Amino acid sequence: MKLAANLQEQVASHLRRRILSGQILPGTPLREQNLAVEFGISRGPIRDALLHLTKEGLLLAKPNAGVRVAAEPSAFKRNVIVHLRREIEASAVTAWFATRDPALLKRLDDNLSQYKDACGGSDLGQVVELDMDFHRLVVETADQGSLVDLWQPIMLRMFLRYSRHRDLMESYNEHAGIVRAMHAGREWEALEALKLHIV
Amino acid sequence: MKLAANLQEQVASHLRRRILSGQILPGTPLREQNLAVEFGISRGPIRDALLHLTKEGLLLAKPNAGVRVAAEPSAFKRNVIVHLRREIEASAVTAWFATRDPALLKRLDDNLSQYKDACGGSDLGQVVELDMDFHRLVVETADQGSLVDLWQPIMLRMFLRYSRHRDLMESYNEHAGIVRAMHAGREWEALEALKLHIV
DNA sequence: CTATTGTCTATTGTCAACAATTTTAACAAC
DNA sequence: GTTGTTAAAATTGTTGACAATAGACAATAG
Repeated sequence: MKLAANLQEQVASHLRRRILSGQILPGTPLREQNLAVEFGISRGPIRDALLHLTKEGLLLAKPNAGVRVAAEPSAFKRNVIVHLRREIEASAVTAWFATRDPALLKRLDDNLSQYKDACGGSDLGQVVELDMDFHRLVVETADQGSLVDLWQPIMLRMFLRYSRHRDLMESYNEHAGIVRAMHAGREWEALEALKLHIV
Repeated sequence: MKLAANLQEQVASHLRRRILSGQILPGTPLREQNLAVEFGISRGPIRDALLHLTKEGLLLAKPNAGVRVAAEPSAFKRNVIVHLRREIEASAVTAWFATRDPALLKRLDDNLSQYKDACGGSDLGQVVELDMDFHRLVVETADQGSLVDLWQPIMLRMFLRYSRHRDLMESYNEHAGIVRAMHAGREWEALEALKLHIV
């Protein structure tokens, strides 16, 4: 895990992980004062972090009434999200095949081995993080990473229901399949595997 | 224009409009203290507003070094954005055709007449706002408006280069064409007009 | 002359107190 | 019982002061 310089980022990262791993369930209200004493800091950075997470779609804010963890997206919304993620990540993969920079392959291989271990372990937060890292690595490669800020809130909304409906080893195998196709230079196969992986 | 209850929203709306209408150019730094005296309030709400706009993609933040107006998206990124907007708005239009709720048509007609006037006038901020409102109305209709928060940052990034390359009356005619197809109940035509309008 | 180090200033980051608002609960009226 | 009213409590919104940091520039060593 990376150390953020400012408290705001530290708080945001911490809460993000707890939400995505299902430790804080949708609908749960988050109170600024509670979090302030929990983290041992003042309400200022807490507010910033909550605003951050709200804009990322993980929290829902009501003026003068605080925030709560956002509900999972509806089936309709989730369907749109799936298409958006496919569009973004497919664009990134296509862009990579134009250069085939091996640096990405190395990073993906590293991620894969860590991911495999994590899927066997019990730390769901770790699994979620590595899963997101995998996709982020791909997206970061294209166009100097300009797609990341577009991609992140979409990804996060989808991961709100990560815990459920998920066979971890199956997910690992799909990641591995994508990387294998990239190693072999088979663009169509990589894109198809990616598309099938994002559901 | 709508009155927001809290200062944070007022500041965000005001800055958003000025950025989108080209009154503040990409790369311009925004200083918290300057804005605080300009708006006659303290730095707190200013910070919140800047964080808001940063997450919306209009500003770029560097830790301990403040924010500046984001650059226009690269050609690559813009191309992705176009596809994302098409995906979202087309989903909304398709959903509308399942119900054909006339309330939306009324609101679009209202918007159209205002938009026509604005395109003739000289207030570019007004034009931008009505253009965004048109598309927001469409998106809001689907799935209880759940797509709006997904759609907004994508839309805003695209509108960063609104001022340029834009024939206003042409844009109005395209809006009108979409609405006309919806009135007539011709789904395919509406979707096609929408797709051609988003470039 | 170049690179490094130190200092200064502008700016963001953090804090604790106060004001405004919303929620709650208790209670009265129907 | 249900509904409406009101006061209290909990919570967010706002503020001004202070601390930490980055960027610019000058001083110094090699």
